[in-house]
Amino acid sequence: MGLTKADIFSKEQNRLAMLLKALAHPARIAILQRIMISNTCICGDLVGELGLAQATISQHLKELKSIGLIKGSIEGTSVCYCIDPDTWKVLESVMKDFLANYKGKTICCQ
Amino acid sequence: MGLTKADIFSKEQNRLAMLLKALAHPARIAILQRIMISNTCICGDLVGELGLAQATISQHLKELKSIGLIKGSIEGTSVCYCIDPDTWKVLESVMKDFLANYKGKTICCQ
DNA sequence: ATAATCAATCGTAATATTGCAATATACAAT
DNA sequence: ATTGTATATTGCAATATTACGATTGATTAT
Repeated sequence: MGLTKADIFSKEQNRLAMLLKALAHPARIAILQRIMISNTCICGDLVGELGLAQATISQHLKELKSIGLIKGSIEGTSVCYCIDPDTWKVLESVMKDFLANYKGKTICCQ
Repeated sequence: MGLTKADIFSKEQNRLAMLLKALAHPARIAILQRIMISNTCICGDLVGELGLAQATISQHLKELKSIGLIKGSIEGTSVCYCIDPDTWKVLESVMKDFLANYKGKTICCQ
C-alpha cells in the first residue's frame, strides 16, 4: 500500500517517526552536519561539496525545512540555512525519552 | 530513481541513516516501546495490540531484526523478541554524537 | 494422525522516495 | 534591457515502502 496508518498510533509516536524519517537519509545527515559544523548559516556551498545535483539538494533542503529542522533566510543573492533551535530541542528531548525507555536489564533471549 | 547514492557518503553517515530509517515508522516505534516497557522479551501479543495485520507486524519485526535493533528467540510455542543491547548502545552513542554537533550559538538567520 | 495455533513468507496493489534534466524564478551587475 | 548567478519547481523514471490476504512451516494438544 505504501500508506502509513497514522491514525492508529499516538501523536507522539507519529511525531517522532516523522522527525526521524526526515533525518533518515545520508544526504540530509550530511547537510545538517555541514550546517552545524560551520557554526553559522550556510549559503549555497552545499552544491559541489556533496556529489549531488542542485535540484536534488534543493529537494532535501525543502524536506528538512518542511519538518522545521532548518530554516532559511534570504541573504543578498543567495539563501542561508541554519538549524532551527526549537525543533532541534524537541528532537533531542523526544529522542532522549525514547531511548531512555530501555533499561537494559532484560534477562531473557539468551 | 528511488536509489540512494550511498557511495558518496561516509560509512558513519550511511550507518546512522539506516538506523534512523529502521526507527522512522510509528509501528516500529510502537513495537520497540512495547518491548522496552514490558521489561522482558515480548512473545506474540503485538498482534491485536497494535491495529495491524499479523503479516504487517511480522514484516516490521523483520526489519528491526535485520538492522540488529532486536533479536528473537523461540520460546516454546511462540517467538520472543527483545532489544539487542549492543546495537542499542551504538544507536545511543551515534545519535548523541550527531545531536551534539549543534552548539546552538548561531547568531544568524533571524 | 489430526487439528489448532503461531509466526514467516509470498504475491500483489497502492503509494512514497530518490535523483536529475529541464525549466522557472529572483535578484545583481553590467 | 541583458547577462550572470543562485535557488526553486516541475516532470519523469527507477526503485522502495507499506499493508494485507493467502499460504506455508513448525510446534503443541487432542
